[in-house]
Amino acid sequence: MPASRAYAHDPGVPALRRLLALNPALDDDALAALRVAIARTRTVRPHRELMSEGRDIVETLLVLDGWAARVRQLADGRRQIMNFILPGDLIGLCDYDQPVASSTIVAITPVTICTAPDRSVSPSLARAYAISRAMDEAHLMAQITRLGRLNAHERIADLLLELLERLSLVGLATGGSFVMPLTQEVVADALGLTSVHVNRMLQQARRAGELVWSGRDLMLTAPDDLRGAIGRNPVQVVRRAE
Amino acid sequence: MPASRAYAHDPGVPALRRLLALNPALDDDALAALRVAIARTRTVRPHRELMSEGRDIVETLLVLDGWAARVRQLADGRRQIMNFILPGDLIGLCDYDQPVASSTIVAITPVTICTAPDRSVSPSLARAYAISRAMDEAHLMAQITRLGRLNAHERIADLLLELLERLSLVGLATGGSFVMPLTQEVVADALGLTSVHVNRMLQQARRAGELVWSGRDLMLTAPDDLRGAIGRNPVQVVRRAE
DNA sequence: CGTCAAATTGACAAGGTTCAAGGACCGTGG
DNA sequence: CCACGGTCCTTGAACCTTGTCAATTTGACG
Repeated sequence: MPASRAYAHDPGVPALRRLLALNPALDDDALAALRVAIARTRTVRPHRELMSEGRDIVETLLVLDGWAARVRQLADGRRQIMNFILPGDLIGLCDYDQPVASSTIVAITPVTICTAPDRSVSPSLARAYAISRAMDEAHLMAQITRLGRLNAHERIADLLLELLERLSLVGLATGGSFVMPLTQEVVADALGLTSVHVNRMLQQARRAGELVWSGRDLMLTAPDDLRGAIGRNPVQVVRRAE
Repeated sequence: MPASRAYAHDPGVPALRRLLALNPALDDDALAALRVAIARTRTVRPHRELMSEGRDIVETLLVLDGWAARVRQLADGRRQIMNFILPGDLIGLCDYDQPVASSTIVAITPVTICTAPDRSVSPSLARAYAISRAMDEAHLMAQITRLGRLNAHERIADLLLELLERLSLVGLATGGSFVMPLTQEVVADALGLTSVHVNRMLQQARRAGELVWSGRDLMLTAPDDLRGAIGRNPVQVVRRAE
């Protein structure tokens, strides 16, 4: 079983976990619609586009498995990754007719998707979608802060912590470890750095004992310490019950 | 009349222009609700917060006049501006209960606001709001690309072009000129640079004849040329009629 | 005319990039 | 089982963009 498709035998588990985490009050209508949706999957191969800048958005997609990236390519070949898209994430969510995609989304690993149930299926589902969207927005802002005000070491640590937090939410991380399908070059494209510099900083982090990354397995040795060291606080968009 | 409050005598004109631009089909219900809303304004003084990170969002605001910024402050004092908020922009738009603000918004100039009419007033208004939200998101992504892959000169040019485009939409720019209430330090905080470097790059741009910026009046000499030179294409989220 | 914030300047340091080359890893085919 | 090819990772040295520090000038305004 390829490491990047940990749930190929039971697709949709991470996606369901995420939507339930966003709205624990998902009702039966929502769950039933999700089950039906998840029964019809497609798989997109690496480097293929899930959505293309300037093209109409025809449906909302729910990612069941695999990683993708929201990318913008400049005329001279420079490339910027806005954010990563993980299992449970929604693609192309919006509330008006004839939307046009303002960015391109490419698969990094093989990505399994399905058509997301319409929000009208249930108010509880609509709420989960709305919260998902707010979190996406918060992650975009986190990315802006990373690029604007953190140095290379902090950028890397902050991104890895975000990935850990998001994967933990869907049950794809255990402790500080998760499957990391990104190359250093992809990380560089996300962090506004060169792959050479990402490499140097990663080795420094390894020597400092902050992380172990061999093959596709990445472990943050002490996520909480690291979080404290770089002053990160996780994204939050709903009032948590006391 | 202070330059930053060009429409103090007729508040709401830029805001109405923007919403009408986003959805030309705004119906009478929407327009009537907007007129009522715009009749009850408040003004927030510079440096005051319009919304605070971690606090509940109690209502959606519509900006009638003045500039604000969405800001994130780091523990050690570093500051990153996510985006600028201009007349016609909506603050705190979201589709679920008990939202928590994921960023702080501070007034840069005196900012005149009103409570935005509820989306339920009219489907056409809801559509305008949805498009507004999609544009905000696209602007966040533009900011990510700026910070991640553009150099200092390109960042400045790209930001100024975005401001010009947005102000043109609401009728607050004539040709390539608009009132620019930002200090170089604020520009630096938005672009992930230092004010010293922004200053140097601005002078270089002036010497190159790209812009004239004296006092609060800024003019881009040849916006189209500049747009071509840095390879910028404006934000677009709806299919434009052919 | 004095005051304060903002803009400007210079010298120097640092963080990150570029270029170029070598080495490790992995799946494929003979 | 090994050789091959490609992708990714690693390393060094020179270079360049941007940051830092500190001082000076400008401009708005009471």
